[in-house]
Amino acid sequence: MPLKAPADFSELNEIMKTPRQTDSDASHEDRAKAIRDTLRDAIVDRRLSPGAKLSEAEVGSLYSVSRTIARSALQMLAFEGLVTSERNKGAFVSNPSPEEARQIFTSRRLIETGILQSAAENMSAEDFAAFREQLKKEALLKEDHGAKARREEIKVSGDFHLMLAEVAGNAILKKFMEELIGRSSLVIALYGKTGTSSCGSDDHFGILEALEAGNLDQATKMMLHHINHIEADLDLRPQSSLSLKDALQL
Amino acid sequence: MPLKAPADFSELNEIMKTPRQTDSDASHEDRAKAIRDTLRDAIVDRRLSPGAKLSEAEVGSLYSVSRTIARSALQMLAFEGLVTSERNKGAFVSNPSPEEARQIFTSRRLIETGILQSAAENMSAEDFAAFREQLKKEALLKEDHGAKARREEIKVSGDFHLMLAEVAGNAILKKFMEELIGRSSLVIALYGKTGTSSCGSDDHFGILEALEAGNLDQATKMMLHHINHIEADLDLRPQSSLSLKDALQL
DNA sequence: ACCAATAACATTGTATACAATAACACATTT
DNA sequence: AAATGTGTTATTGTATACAATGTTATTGGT
Repeated sequence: MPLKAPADFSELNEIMKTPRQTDSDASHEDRAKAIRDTLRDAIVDRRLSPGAKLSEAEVGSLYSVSRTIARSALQMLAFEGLVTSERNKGAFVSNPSPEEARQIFTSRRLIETGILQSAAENMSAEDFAAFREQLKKEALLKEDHGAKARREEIKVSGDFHLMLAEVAGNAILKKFMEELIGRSSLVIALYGKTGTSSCGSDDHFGILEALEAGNLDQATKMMLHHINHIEADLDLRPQSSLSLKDALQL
Repeated sequence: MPLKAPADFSELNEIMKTPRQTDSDASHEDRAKAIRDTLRDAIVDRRLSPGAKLSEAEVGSLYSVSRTIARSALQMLAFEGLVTSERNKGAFVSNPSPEEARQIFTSRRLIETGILQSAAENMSAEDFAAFREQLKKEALLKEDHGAKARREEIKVSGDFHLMLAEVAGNAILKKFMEELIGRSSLVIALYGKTGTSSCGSDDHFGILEALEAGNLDQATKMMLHHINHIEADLDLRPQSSLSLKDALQL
């Protein structure tokens, strides 16, 4: 069903079927941002597969806005690396190379180490409570084996890392992390080997525990191990079927 | 000719006086990007001071493009943090807070450490030669005490850090560094205390030397010291004259 | 003279029209 | 039949028109 049809019925139409978030009040603040957010969710959830074309007219008509707005939303996603736009050709969901995937995780190892350090200094009791709450959510999704739950799982497990960035209190690093998490999700969706969660909540739990015990070194070690684990779960060999897939992307 | 200014003579017009780069061939590739680049240079050079208004119509008329293009260029700069745009108000050259400045340097300490590590692994003989060339350029600018040279100096000393990012071979970290360098230049222009160069090429030379000697630890130590030195040269106390300046920004 | 309400203006937000480019199909030629 | 050229169509690039919003000036009242 989510398979993209050949001629006229684009994969993009599928996302209309998903419930749209608060459309009434928040949207008028910046409609392009709202559209960007929905599209990003769709990309990260793999409802839009890499290589899928995002035509300005189609995006616009799906959200009942002009091409101007759609174009703006696509431009934002291009800045984040989730969308690749080619002049006079259009915008496509990015199809990151294995090399790019490795760079993403290298960057994460570096930045998340720093974030962890700052976060450790700032974590309050309420923060720890919020994290425990979050881990519960992860655990629930892990038990559910539905396809929808799996997609949610990727996003929610990213939230753990984003929460750390939030607590760290550095807006710039947080912004970097948001980009990295988005791209990671795309890469995981692309190259993920196992069906099992690539971002074990066990790892998250261990990191949290180490933080709570005040053992930053241990937390850092576990974080690095965790990221390595995610990366190791990818199949980054020179893809074969992908080039084929790319050929019929349009 | 492209001047449309009737009443007030905005600061923005000044940038027309600076020679525009290759307009004939590269520009048609993406005009918005070309405009973004010139504006970024102007901001980083402090030819456009923080708080200055960048009206879409004015930018457009200065470059003889429609507001559509001007708007796109401004949006890009907003993503980089050099411009702050407020809905229904317009775009302004960012006026980063002292707290934001600290976060920028914290981020740099983290990311440049990682970049240095990767760069050390990749540095070739040609790379070292290129760096030495670059340091010569820095030294020349240091001797020249003109106002123009000082502005160039900020940009060129940033190039050293960007070259390291380039050699490191991680496109994502490089992109992050580009943003950080741009924001640093803005912050330095804003809060710089001394008239003397805030980014001593002596520091750069030391780092290069340590790299050439294969002493990564030493290079890292010097890099951190270097960044600390830049930050220490700022006056990040709660600004007083700035709020006044902000008041008459428009 | 001061304040409030309102009108005039300027600027941004959005939609749409037109131009430029690329993709495709078909026809013509060899 | 293959290849190349041409015309058609679809999509993006850009400019502009109009709507919505914010700002400022003016006018009326106290």
